[in-house]
Amino acid sequence: MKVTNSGMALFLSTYLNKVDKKGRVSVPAQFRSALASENFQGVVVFRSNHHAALEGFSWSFMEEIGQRLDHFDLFSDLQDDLATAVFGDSVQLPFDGDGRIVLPKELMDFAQIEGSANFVGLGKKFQIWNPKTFKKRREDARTQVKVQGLTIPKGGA
Amino acid sequence: MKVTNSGMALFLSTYLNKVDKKGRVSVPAQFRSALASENFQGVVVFRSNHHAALEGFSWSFMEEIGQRLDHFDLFSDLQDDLATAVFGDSVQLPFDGDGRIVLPKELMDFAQIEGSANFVGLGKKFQIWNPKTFKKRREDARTQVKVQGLTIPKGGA
DNA sequence: TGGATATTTATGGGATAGCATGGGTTTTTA
DNA sequence: TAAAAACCCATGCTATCCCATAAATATCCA
Repeated sequence: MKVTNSGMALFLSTYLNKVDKKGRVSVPAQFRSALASENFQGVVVFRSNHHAALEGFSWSFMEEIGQRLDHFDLFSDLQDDLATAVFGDSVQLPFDGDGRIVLPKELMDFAQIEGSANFVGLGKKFQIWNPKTFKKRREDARTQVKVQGLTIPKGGA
Repeated sequence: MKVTNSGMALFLSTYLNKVDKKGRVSVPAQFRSALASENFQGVVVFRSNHHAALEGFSWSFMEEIGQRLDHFDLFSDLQDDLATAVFGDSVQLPFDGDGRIVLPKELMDFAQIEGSANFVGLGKKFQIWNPKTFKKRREDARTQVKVQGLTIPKGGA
């Protein structure tokens, strides 16, 4: 049955794909179809500030972040730091004909990715992990949510 | 008679359906017709935090959760934990032409589902259980309600 | 009203198309 | 001109589609 999503891209689920010796990885088909309506057919990737992992965005969400940053003083240290960490460090990775991207070597080293990688949907963004590292990370997140009783705030309405 | 519902999906009753060796299960027709007005014809499923069972939602409810998460700082630990545990752990399961979904193996293992499964309507969401496990769960829930009902003090306030 | 006929569901199996993956070939660029 | 990047094709696997059957439900008409 046909799947057509309206609204902005929403990344869901966790996928495990192989990384070949050229550094190529298939972006999960579900992620790609979430990006179908984008102008730029590909993703934007940069280093996570919190984990040994990579952050992935759509181009248009990147633009949205830019607008959020505009709310800071243009020449403030904070704006500068954020912009440097996010924009200065990010790469634009187009899909090849088969829906793959090529991960730059520096980024693979940073995230300790070698033969395979986990694509983790986090709503508007996603992350790319070394599978072994992510296993721990996932357990942490689950216990955090469970133990701390974190809940999603009730909506208005 | 065919029943068409306006407004949000409401899931009621308990159904017992078979799971074939491909992992396919029919979603109860009543549940499907509650989802008739959805853009995405299918459900979103993830692991329950409290039971050995699966939680099911409509896609639009998932989008609602996404919007609530937007209220957090994009790179905060809280946002990260919640998104990892909620979005990273969920799967989008479209109906096939006959109203079935395919349960991923990991989720079946988690909920110990094998040859058949209970679909339990809980209002805005539903759950999928191993029938044997659910039998106990239902008895527990009933006695809880009964005991608590007996011990809740009269009046007050 | 009751019984016969049509629809909707649930379920199983086989056919098919899409996806992930690997290798090779051309094109770019350093 | 060598190395790397983009492009193209081949393959196996699995998810998706399509059809067949049976049971349950609804509909129709005498």
